[in-house]
Amino acid sequence: MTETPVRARFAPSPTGHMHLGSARTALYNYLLARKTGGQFILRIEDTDRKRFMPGTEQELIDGLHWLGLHYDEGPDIGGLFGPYRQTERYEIYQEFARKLVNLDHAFPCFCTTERLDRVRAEQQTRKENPHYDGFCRSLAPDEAARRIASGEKYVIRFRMPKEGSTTANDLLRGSITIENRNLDDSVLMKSDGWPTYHLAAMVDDHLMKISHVFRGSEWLGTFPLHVNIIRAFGWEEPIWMHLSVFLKPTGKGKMSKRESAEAIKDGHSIFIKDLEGLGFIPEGLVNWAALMGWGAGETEDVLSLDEMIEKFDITHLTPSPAAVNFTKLDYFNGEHIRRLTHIDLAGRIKPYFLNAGYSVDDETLLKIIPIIRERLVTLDDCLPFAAWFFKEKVDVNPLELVGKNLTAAQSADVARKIYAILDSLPDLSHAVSEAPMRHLIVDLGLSPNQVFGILRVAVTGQTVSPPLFESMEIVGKARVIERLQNAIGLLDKMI
RNA sequence: GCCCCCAUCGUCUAGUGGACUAGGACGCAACCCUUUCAAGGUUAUGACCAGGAUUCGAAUUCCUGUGGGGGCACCA
Repeated sequence: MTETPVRARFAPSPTGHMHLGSARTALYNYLLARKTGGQFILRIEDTDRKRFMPGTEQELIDGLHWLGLHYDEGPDIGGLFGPYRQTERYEIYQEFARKLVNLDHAFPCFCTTERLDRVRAEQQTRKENPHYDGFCRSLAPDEAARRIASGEKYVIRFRMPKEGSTTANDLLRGSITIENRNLDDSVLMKSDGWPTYHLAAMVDDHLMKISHVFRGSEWLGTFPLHVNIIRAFGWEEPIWMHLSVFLKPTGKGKMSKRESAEAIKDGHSIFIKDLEGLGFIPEGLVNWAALMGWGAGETEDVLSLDEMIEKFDITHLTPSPAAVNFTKLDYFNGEHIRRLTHIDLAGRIKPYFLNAGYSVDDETLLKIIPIIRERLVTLDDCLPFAAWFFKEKVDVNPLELVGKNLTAAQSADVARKIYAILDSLPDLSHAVSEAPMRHLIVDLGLSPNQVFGILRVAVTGQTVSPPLFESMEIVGKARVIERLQNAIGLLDKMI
């Protein structure tokens, strides 16, 4: 590792639930910081009081920790460059806004929203691009000062150069050049005194010594503005990387709330919190998200966070939009579930049994793990496969008790023979029970499917279950015998 | 309408002018294994958006078109 340590930041605004896109941006920031031995910083961009949603900052923090993306500096843990919540940095933005005005790179604007709306509407009818018309751009400084002193409401706008062009450089996309006449005198400070993103983020990135910025491609349009602001201050620019948005699974159109509602019907979502509840584990989720937009090479696709840190390379990031593929999330989740230790997996699935109302003894839980782990795609799959282990009595559908291509009478006969054999055994460990049962199959001239099918339904109450012999060993002879008796009774009633 | 970005199998991607008969992963299909369901193994199907240009040679560079995406707020 020869790179210089990177300071990277994840700077969400607490206005909604944390989603896939934010998670990936956070992840790349984290990966880069860890890879270079630098710092990963969480900054809360909460200057928009109107869109603020209580609780979402905590959700963001919880989500980051759940994903395993622990930060070095942040609002709840502090750091050398705090505070890390923009609403706690009010004076800082005031100072830098003033500075830009003094440098004549910004100016106070007294236009009302009514006037601005009217100007925009007129421009629209004239088929012009909507933009600020420069009404207050050349106001004399002393007149501006007088109006401010008299209490008039105003905003501070950036004085965008009228001539020439601006070239900004993005690591993934190369240089992007825009004619300055297409750029606007954007508002840097709102009339309520709070800064807009344009000012706040640039100031904070500078003050917090951010060296690399990952952000969504929605910022590409204002990218030249930001570069101009930084240059107006005379600061050094960070390295910019604009990540693309996620598209619908079909690849047509971007992932939206509508699609997310569709996704949740088959057990998926783009919201991190939902995904956690749906039984996805952070290891799988992170692996999946990482590979949408990053080519990890031709080696192994299933990666742990540490392996990703090792392999991460910003020169292998892709600028093109990626369609989300939930089927692949399932795959990664299953793979990572199988990589968990038995103890770890047990701890993660236990809550699902508990929440479903079962009382769980840890000894049984641990025994179940080896026989269900390769069957789990999501953690909640443990229920259909193994909930019956914790039931006193299983519900049996008599129709399912009838063996394939057999009558109820034949099935009852088979069940009785199974019963006789199992009952005679000292215990039902896999080692002692399998051989006699195999013999029975041969003696009866039936298929394993037919015989084991009857036994499976009798013991588990379901047609799909973990392997039978292992399962019987876990539930024990007493219960198997009891359930077999019950099954024989049910079959007899059908004759 | 204007500005900007993007473009390789169905999807995520490898590819940085000759090693490309375009590689890998997911999915799909077949087979093997098998007591159900999985997992695992083997094999198969499958792509350089179109048209021009540069070059001895283009998936790779440049133009144009097309398609997709983002932006044009006192939101981030």
